[in-house]
Amino acid sequence: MKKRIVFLGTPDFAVPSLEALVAVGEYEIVAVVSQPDRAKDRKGRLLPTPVRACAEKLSLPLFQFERLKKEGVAPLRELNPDLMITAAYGQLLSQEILDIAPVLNVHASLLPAYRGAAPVQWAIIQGEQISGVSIMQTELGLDTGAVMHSKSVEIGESETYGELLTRLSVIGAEELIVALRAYFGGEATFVPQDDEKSSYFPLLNKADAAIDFSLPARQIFNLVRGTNPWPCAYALYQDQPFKVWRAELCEGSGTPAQILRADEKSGLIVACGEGALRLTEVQLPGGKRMKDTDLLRGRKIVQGDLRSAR
RNA sequence: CGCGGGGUAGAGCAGUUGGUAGCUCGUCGGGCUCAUAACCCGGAGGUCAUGUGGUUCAAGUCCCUCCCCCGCAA
Repeated sequence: MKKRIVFLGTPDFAVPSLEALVAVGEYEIVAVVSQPDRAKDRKGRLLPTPVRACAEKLSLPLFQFERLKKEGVAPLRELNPDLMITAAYGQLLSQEILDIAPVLNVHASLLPAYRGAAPVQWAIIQGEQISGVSIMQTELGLDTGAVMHSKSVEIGESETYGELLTRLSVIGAEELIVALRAYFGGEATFVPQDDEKSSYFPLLNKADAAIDFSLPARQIFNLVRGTNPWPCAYALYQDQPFKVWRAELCEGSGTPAQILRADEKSGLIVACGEGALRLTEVQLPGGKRMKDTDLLRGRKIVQGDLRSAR
């Protein structure tokens, strides 16, 4: 008899886990729960959540509760699952939900570090060199449950949030399967988190991505990586948002935001509080992302054009 | 019908109050040089996104149509 599993997830990060659960063929996915569609395209039309799209592709029963705590209790209980799995679902569970069946969570950090909704972004912004995924117990507290399995992953020198997240989503799926076999095999051991060593980071917002050139180049470099592809670090160019998709550390010094070089050979190099940064891939409002050297072919950038966004 | 910017040579941009297009880079040829992402000379390359559209003596430049891209907001 296959174990009955309810899967709760919403964004791209959760998709590989759902696909893996189906692919191994050892479990019966009795329901997929996703947040209601909220993302809109430029014309305001709703777009399906990635998990919803995946569930439909795999012909799995789908629920999109506005409030899981209220509407979800009865339907899920009725399914009589053996286990529920959350992966970046986006809503907190209530005790009523937790009582339906044991719940495991896939989290993109090495808990207890980086609890919260944006662990990957913040790990990069903070300059971490190691990240990972944790398979743990979902409980009322946010990412506080006992950990049963984890895997550490090295963060690449210039790896971006998007790139790392994609990697971790796949690794998370692999580790989830490993963890489930142990769990159903009765070999799982849950280790409580050491709250003393825990750290929590909130959801990233637009303001967090504002570049402050008075900070060390290294920090700005990490900010650029950690906010790519969203919300994308930005400075101001002639008082308009100036997105910086990619940058690299380089030699040089000067007063913050001073333009050290701006030619087609060297690229666009800006002085930071400490060291300098070359803004290798940028974007102006209304324009596409382009290399700094391409930008400089059509536009001149003089002292004062570029400023911190905060 | 959420607000707004843009679609002009391979790339990035200009094109003033409308008069059939320029700049930088790249590219091709030649020259100079021990040499060069250097420099000099010359050339190619655009039906100015779409419309057998409207206004006009005349439209890249004004109006309308339509497709696409992007910023903001969500």
